[in-house]
Amino acid sequence: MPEYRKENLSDEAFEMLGERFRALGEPMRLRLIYALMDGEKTVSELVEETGGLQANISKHLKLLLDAGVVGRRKQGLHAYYRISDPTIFELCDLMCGSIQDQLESNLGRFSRSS
Amino acid sequence: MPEYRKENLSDEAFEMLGERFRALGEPMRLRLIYALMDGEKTVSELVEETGGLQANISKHLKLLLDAGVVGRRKQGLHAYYRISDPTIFELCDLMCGSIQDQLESNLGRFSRSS
DNA sequence: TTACTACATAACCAGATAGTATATTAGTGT
DNA sequence: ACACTAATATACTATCTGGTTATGTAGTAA
Repeated sequence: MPEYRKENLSDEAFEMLGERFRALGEPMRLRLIYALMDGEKTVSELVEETGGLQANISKHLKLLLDAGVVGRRKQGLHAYYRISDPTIFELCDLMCGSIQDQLESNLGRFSRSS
Repeated sequence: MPEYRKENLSDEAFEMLGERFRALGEPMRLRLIYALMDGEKTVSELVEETGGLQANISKHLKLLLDAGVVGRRKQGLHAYYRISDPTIFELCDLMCGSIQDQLESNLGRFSRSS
């Protein structure tokens, strides 16, 4: 007997969940999210902070934008990106914890502490 | 001023996090996880429940196994798979909630209720 | 042994995706 | 207006990945 209950999930729900998780399934995108934990930043700032190429960073940011993970505003020449879904922090922290528990190695954490 | 603190994360940590999230970034794999919420099941049972082809299911199960999401035991002709990392439930539930909040549409949930 | 069942692996193809090169857009100065 | 530069986005390409078919392997039973 299961110790939890399941509700039915639609095909669409599985697709959407998959898209969201897939958006987080890339080291460079995780770096971007990590960099954005300080708050809103421009593409150039993110390029510098992550060490990636500008075109690549822009592409990953677009994917994150489409997935609803980040938001964007434009002002003059700059595009400012920010994390639009705070759940991301909890997701990353949970996942870090899970990995740590399994490996007992010190990875550090994506975490809010305030 | 940020409202959270960051610790440094290594390249390896970003890679591992990415691999874990990527494992969840596929609708069929989410279906398998969902099916395994009832408890341990054989490949055949999972094939029937998800409606996928056996070879494809086996492939996804191997990926989930390698990613540390599920466990496996063999008995006679059957291979029994189970969720080995309970954090998965929380991750999926958080993600479902996040999607619901953003879309205000009814997706149902991956959730533990007991 | 032979036959059958359950599962895994290999080979292939089509579509997706990460990274790089190129283009576009917006501002500045003349 | 025009050229020039800075900031960002899009197009191209090689690789990766999911799905499928075919084949292999191991346990079971006659």
